[in-house]
Amino acid sequence: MARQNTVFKEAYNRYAAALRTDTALPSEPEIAAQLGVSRSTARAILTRLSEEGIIRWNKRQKIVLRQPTDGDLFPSEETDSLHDIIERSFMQRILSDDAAPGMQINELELAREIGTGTTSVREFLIRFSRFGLIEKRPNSHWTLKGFTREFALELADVREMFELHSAAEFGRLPRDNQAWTDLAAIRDEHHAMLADINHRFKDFSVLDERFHLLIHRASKNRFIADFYDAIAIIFHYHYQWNKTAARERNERAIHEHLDYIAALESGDQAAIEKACRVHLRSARQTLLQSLPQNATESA
Amino acid sequence: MARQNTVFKEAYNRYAAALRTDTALPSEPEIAAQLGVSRSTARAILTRLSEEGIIRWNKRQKIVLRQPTDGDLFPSEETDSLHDIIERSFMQRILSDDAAPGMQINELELAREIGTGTTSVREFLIRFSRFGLIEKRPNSHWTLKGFTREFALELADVREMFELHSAAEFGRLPRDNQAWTDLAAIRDEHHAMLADINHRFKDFSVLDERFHLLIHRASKNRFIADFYDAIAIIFHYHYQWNKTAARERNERAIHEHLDYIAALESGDQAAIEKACRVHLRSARQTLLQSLPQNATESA
DNA sequence: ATTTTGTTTTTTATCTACAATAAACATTTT
DNA sequence: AAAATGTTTATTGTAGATAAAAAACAAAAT
Repeated sequence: MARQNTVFKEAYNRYAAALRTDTALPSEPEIAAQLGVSRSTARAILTRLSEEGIIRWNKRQKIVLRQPTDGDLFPSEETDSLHDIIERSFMQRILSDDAAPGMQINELELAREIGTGTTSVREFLIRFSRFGLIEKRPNSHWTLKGFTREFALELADVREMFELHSAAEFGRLPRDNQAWTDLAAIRDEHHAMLADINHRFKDFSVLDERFHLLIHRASKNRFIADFYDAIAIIFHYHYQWNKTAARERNERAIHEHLDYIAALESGDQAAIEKACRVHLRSARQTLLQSLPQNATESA
Repeated sequence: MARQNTVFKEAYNRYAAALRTDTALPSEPEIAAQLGVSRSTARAILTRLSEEGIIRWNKRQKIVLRQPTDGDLFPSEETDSLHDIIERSFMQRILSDDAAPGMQINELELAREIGTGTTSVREFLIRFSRFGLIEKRPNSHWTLKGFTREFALELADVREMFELHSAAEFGRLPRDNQAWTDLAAIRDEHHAMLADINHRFKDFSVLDERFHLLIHRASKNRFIADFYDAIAIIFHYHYQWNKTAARERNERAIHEHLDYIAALESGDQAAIEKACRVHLRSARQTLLQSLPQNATESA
């Protein structure tokens, strides 16, 4: 097999799920744009919908004959991109307890266990290496550096430098910038979450990511943006496996965010820096406390 | 061809060039360690040296029979690693004047022109993407973002944050740390270069890189170190093609470095920050002035 | 007993091939 | 003429194969 048609299957599911009986569908280029795929893929979707009797398709005429059922959709295992599969599998592996820092990583073995070719694993590892969790010795193996205390501290240091910079930039944005509207919306979501914290504290990490991403966008700096992407991915997996005291931790973070947002809205640079530092200090603590007990650096 | 034996050839050249007639060679593991290759490769080198009549090899006995001549060595084209070949070729291409921002990058075309397979080009591009000069649209082509004014400014911002942090850390190093000895040596090299500036100003960039690398190492932060690696590579190629006013520029930089070094040695954090800022400001200016005239951002 | 050499096995680096997807070109419809 | 559809071509994503290089294992020498 040269390549899985996951783009097609995923887009097919997405499009089929949104169909309503007796409606007419737009032109091919428009469908392609809606789904974010090429027209070739859009046509493949229409072809299959037609074959399955879900639509009647004749040139410009595309009528939905019936609502697709769950059985019409592709199973979810077939719609994940290979990259995502490898990422999930790999993150699970290196954040599990038996992944000791200093461990060797074998490309072929990884590929076999995930059920994929070596090329994809190799490319994944190269991309992943920028997160600083693995390292390669040329012509030899990758080494797991691990989610250690040192890693957390280095990450936190850079994060603090970047976020202080971004927050200051945010404070300088003209008042008519879209970011202020977005910030107000995020502020309201914080209040809403706080009002129902016992049920909704698990949703905080998504909101947290959106909030910090908004701040970092203000810096208009690709290096800062890339770094935050990396952080978001690492945290996404890390906090899936470390849910200690999530409610208390998240509630406190929400309050800090609200103070931070208020400072941003005030436009007072000193207040912004202060609120930002307060939040970053406690975020650093949270990160350090979430580390596994055996997270000591290898020699 | 699955793989070129450039590791072997390069190490062979390195080892052969250092041989002296009538000396005895050490054990295989020792040779391997000296050259930084595996024992398998070291043995391949000994085998070839023996076949060429350069040494007599019998188990532990390895006697140099004659000094190898230039003709015994592999030509330099055969000793460059594929990665280096691709890097050079690619950098030359994107820093040349006809590389317009927004341009598409075609993997197959690049591979053909360089005379290599697509996999290696792909992996290079993935690795290179962390420098922020290119960007990929999934399932589609890479785009050249280009060495633009925006790029230079974003790079300079991050560089300043990191260097201020590293310089402060450097100032806090205990006085018996090896870094202080290294710094003194670099200081002396600056004086030596200054004394003969008219002939040696071209060597400055190497010294510059070593100086900043030393500073950044003090931060003991992998993200800062990685970022500086990226900067060093970019500057290495960039300043090869932009030699405007190199003598004046470098002479001024040397003086700034000396002030900066004196501040570090004083241990006075305020003085360190001041000298660091002065140098960073002028480094930023140098970078901006070195940009090609047409370096305007694409929409 | 440790180091060195001899031999075999494992793993990486790289090429080639091919399906999926995107993109380009040609024709038709409004 | 502009937009949509029909058709062809180009490019990417991934698997599989193989030589180079590293690593492991075995035997011999100090």
